[in-house]
Amino acid sequence: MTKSKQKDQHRDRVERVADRLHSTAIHLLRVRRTHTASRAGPAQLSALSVLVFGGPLTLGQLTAAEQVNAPTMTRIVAGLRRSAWVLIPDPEDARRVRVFPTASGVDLLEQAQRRRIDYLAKGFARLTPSELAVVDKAVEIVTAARMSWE
Amino acid sequence: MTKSKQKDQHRDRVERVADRLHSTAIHLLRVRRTHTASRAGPAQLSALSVLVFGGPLTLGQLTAAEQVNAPTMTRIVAGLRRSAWVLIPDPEDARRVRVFPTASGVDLLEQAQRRRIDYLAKGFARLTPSELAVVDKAVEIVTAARMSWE
DNA sequence: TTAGATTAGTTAGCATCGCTAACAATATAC
DNA sequence: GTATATTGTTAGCGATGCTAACTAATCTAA
Repeated sequence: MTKSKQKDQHRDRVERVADRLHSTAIHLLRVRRTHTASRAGPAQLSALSVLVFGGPLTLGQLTAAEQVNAPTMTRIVAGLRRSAWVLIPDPEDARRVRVFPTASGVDLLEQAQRRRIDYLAKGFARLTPSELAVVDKAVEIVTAARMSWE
Repeated sequence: MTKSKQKDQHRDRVERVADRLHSTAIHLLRVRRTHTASRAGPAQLSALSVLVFGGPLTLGQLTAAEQVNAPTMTRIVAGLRRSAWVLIPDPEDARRVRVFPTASGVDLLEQAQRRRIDYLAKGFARLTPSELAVVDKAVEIVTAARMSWE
């Protein structure tokens, strides 16, 4: 077999895996009830998670982290603020808006994560340790790949 | 080590993997530009995909497949119809609405998939064959797990 | 020091997508 | 032929995404 044919084969496999992975990811996230219960939208929960684990951030940093346009993040944070899940103290540089998670924001996030994890873990409980290890390894590989190309 | 401690350990690992998997899935799907270019929303593309690969379906079947409430699917299909990506012929049972993908609907779907796959595949091209195999295997495991508990 | 450029967010307005509650139309069963 | 069950639709709310246009604050430089 020539080298170029091997290359073609590899590309085909990459595409097949990419397609299946995408489909799986979509269906995994069809867990719409994890956030419905809390009255926080998914974008709010995701932004809150970034805040809780990444310290206080400006709107611009949140926008970058969530890969969203600025007006969208303005509104997401406005919602979080209305519900007192974040607060915005007086700034030094009056252009920058620094967003801090509150204690109740941290609580909310923990509850939402618990529901999510419980849902997934219920299905994974039957996996053997070696199957679990494969999934874990795959997550690592995909995460590393994402990092290197984004 | 006692058996119950082993069980605890396994549960902890399951939860850790579940959490990381969820986070990875979220970030994988931050490919918002795959549908932006086509003027079809993600829910429309997903429903169209079900239609293309699952033959003509009724609104109720689509609703079940997409795990969405009936009014939501009514609106999604109305949008697809406006754009002529599906059509709805006269029914025998006038309660049922049978939805058929059109040729341009199939085209649209193929283009959207191409963009999605290209995006992911670009990042995965650097993976070694054995890494790719791990990811593929993991997708299989997760899919099987989903099937068995949903 | 003040005029202009840069930076950081906001406002306005549109479309999609999720939900619930209430309603209509059709088919079936008695 | 009326009662019931099945299947979708309408109305209306809130969250999330976008672009275009704008304001406010800071920085730069003549």
